[in-house]
Amino acid sequence: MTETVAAPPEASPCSDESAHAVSLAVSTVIFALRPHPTTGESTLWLPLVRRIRDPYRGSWALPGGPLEPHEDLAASARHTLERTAGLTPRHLEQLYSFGAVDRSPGGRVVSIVYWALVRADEVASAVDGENVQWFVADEVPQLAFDHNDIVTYALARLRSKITYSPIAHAFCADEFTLGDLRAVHEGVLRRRLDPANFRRQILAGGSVVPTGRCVTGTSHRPPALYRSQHRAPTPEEQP
Amino acid sequence: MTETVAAPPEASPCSDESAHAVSLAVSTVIFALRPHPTTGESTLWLPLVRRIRDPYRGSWALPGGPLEPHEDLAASARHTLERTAGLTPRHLEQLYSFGAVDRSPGGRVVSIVYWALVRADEVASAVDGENVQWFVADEVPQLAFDHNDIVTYALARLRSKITYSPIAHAFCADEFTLGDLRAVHEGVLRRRLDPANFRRQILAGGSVVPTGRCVTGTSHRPPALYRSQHRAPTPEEQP
DNA sequence: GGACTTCAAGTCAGAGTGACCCTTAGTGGG
DNA sequence: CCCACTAAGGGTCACTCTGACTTGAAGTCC
Repeated sequence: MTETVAAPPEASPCSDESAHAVSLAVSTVIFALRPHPTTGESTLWLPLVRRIRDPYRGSWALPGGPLEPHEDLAASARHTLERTAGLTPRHLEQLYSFGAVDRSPGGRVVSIVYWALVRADEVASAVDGENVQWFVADEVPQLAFDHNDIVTYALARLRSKITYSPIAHAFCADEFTLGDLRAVHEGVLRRRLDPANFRRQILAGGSVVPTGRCVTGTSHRPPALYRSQHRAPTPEEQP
Repeated sequence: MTETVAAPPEASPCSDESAHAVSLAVSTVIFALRPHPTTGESTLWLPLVRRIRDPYRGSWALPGGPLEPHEDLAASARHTLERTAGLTPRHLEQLYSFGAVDRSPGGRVVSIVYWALVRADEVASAVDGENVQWFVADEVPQLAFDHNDIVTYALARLRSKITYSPIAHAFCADEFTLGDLRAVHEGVLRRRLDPANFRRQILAGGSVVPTGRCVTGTSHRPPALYRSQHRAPTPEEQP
């Protein structure tokens, strides 16, 4: 059962014994863009679930669950997303695995964490109830386990990756203007971007293709519509 | 035991049941620099262990073992390194977690994989025996499980990260010349680098500090010695 | 002493970026 | 109907970074 066994002495204990002690969970940090409740500016939100059992009963925590034997890691994250937000992710990526011995009082738990991007308008409001609630990503309360660290790490990864990878498209509709895309970047990075420079960079990157159509009735000059260019990501962009 | 439980119905099965089915292993891709057997140029090597049981009995595989309940993930990787190469890593970092359902015939195994950098001259030759053998990283044979994919991924990560992070220092002694450091980069990237440009970039990066001393008896102009500058890594450099 | 090697420092053209300006094309108000 | 306003779209300019290249410095070896 042990997958890889080094030659030396104690290298091959019966892994069935230890399997009892370490359990495996898959959690997911789900990001969506919505207006900030006070400033109104587009900001990152994420859903949290209230724990209904010890430890940390009553605390908010990242959605997730134990890994089922029949499902892949990403599939598990996808199922969590389905339960929590009622939709399928536009972007799903493994973040990191957290396995400190003392991270879960009462039992050894290793969490493989994914992060996902979803479109806010697709979120089924039905799931937003007593035990599932959306929070501004930078203003989450005290969470169970080491989940605050995980959220911080996921935020850093997202903000880093959006600068060199076209993941922002995941927040946009099929067709979008460069203004839409820039609003996504600004919401994620919490910083205004120069429209002209942003345009230049995006067009040079080749991740978008013009559809030839424009948006009409915009109270100003009609912006051109673009579509995401589905190209194979370069190895450097992986992470 | 389930760490995070979403509200809905089937979200909380007894995790003790599933704990039997999924076992957790930690494997490590260990890199060292040594001369290539034919070309003589400095190249990446890694140790593999021969499997002594099914599945894949007799095949070469990444060193690793089951996660012990009392040890952290990185500690487990460190122990593997100790067993396999007989030393402590200069650099150790989590690579990725692999958990496809069918990746291990005969039982569901999730592998959390780390990668490490060690100095070749520190490797105890004692461990290089019947069941542990070093291979040129780009010329590994057919491996057990999905370990070829893992090696490829680890190589890509190392080659990508060395360009923006001072991890190359891990391959160097406490004091080193810029020529030494450049040789490390060239060995990893399998490409000649312009000495002058390399010098300029490294010095601009601020990751090294001059010791004031020089190497003597070098058959040419004596190069200055530098020391690694231990600075806190920026968040961008983390993943 | 001259050939040879690497270290060290500088030059130069091209690409990319941030800051800024200006024109364009629409809406809406007086 | 004209003008203010807004955002799109296009361009300039200075600065930085990079790759390619040149030159001088400081040793050893023959």
